[in-house]
Amino acid sequence: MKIPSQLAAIPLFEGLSEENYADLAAIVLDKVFHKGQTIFSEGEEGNGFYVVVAGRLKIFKLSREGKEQILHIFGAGEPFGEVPVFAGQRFPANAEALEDCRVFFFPRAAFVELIKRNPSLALNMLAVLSRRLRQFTLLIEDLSLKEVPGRLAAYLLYLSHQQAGSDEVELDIPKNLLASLLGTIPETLSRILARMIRQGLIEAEGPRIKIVDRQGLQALAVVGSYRST
Amino acid sequence: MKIPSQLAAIPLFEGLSEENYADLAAIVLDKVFHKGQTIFSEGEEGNGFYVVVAGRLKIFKLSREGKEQILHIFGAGEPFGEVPVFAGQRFPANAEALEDCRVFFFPRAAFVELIKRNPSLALNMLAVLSRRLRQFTLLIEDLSLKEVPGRLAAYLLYLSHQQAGSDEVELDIPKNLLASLLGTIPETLSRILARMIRQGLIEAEGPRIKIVDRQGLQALAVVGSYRST
DNA sequence: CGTGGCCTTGATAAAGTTCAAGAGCCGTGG
DNA sequence: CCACGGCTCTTGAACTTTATCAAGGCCACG
Repeated sequence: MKIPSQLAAIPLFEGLSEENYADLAAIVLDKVFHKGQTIFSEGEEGNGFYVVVAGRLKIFKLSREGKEQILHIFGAGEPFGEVPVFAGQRFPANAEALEDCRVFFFPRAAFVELIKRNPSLALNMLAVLSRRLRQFTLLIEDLSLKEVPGRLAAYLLYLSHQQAGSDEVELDIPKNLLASLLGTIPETLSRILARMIRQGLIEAEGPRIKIVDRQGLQALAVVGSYRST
Repeated sequence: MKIPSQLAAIPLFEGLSEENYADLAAIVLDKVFHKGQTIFSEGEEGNGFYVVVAGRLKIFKLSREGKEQILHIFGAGEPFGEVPVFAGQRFPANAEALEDCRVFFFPRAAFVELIKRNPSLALNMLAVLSRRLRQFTLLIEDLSLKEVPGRLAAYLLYLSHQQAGSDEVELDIPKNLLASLLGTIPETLSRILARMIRQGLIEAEGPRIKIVDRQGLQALAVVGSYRST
């Protein structure tokens, strides 16, 4: 597929002129990463940022003992790795492909030039970073102020919201990744799912989860918003 | 003091022209908050953002049961409350004056106009948000991947770094606030300080803490960086 | 002086992690 | 085509960390 038409599908580039797309197309690099491959690592110099074209990837931190905390899971259309472009030069976290991925890479200098000449691009990028700050405040709130059942309840309600409010939701990531996203470990997640089933809050078979007592989940989550933007 | 000269002292506005300062001065509102006063609350609509002129304040989240997690403590020159300007309209957290504060308030619409006409202002703001994202990744790492002694060790080393690398550091906030900043409670902080003293890592009297075994602290913190920008 | 905030310490309880074991599933290669 | 190895997921028991509840000390400020 032609690159300019793919660029137009990226929300970050909404509202740009034809000329701008041409400029972007001129600087973009098309890259492919296979499942499990590292895209970048914490501490590395970042000379540009990325946008996911296809596939999914995780942005995560690692502790010395090997425990992982996922910060984001990104899919098509979402930009990532922007922080070093505007501050500090180095990636604050790691990125790894969860599936085979295609990404666009935009080199820093050319992109900054484009921003300078293009207020609406600047505002779009400010909106992206602001949304991300908002998401992080929710994650911090989860980690510091809620217990694991509350985080899980919030996540399930969020999934339901995403999937048209249906009571039958399907986990789109394996449970060990979900554990890492919620700031816990697979054993704990497993136990808490079992408990929720015992308490009649949900039913589950494999990745399919049915919300039985929505009120009960909401009471655990305190509020239904889960990293909603 | 004249407003334009104060504007020039704000890093966010570095590199602007005289004319820009005049524009900013035309839209700015000068506000005062007394110690303990709420500046804004989570969920409120934000029609602009702020810059601290004098005094300090905290940005924080509250759990249903009243536990508090501090996200930032800001002092003179630091902008805050920008998220709603660029995304989502509503404040993601609360702000409260820790001391009597003077702040500048910049209404959203006028400020966005200014950004559109001013690429370097846009880039400065992008840098501010990017730095904040980086700080949040460190806070998330602390909360999720480190235990309280590790967070405290990192904080002490960070303080030492701030205070010219001296081995004698002085806490610039009361210990109950420090507990909330580290994602714990005063009792736990107190116990861990006592333990560190027993282990010969530090000495302490009141807010004055002497780093005795820097290596030992570094081993706990894994790395000396604490929310370093 | 006395009251309230801040800080510390102890006893207890809760939540989560670690370690260990085992079940189920799938793809690869013999 | 089947067996093996690897991976995910679950469950149990012991242990660690942290929070909670309660009490007491200290200091500053009214």
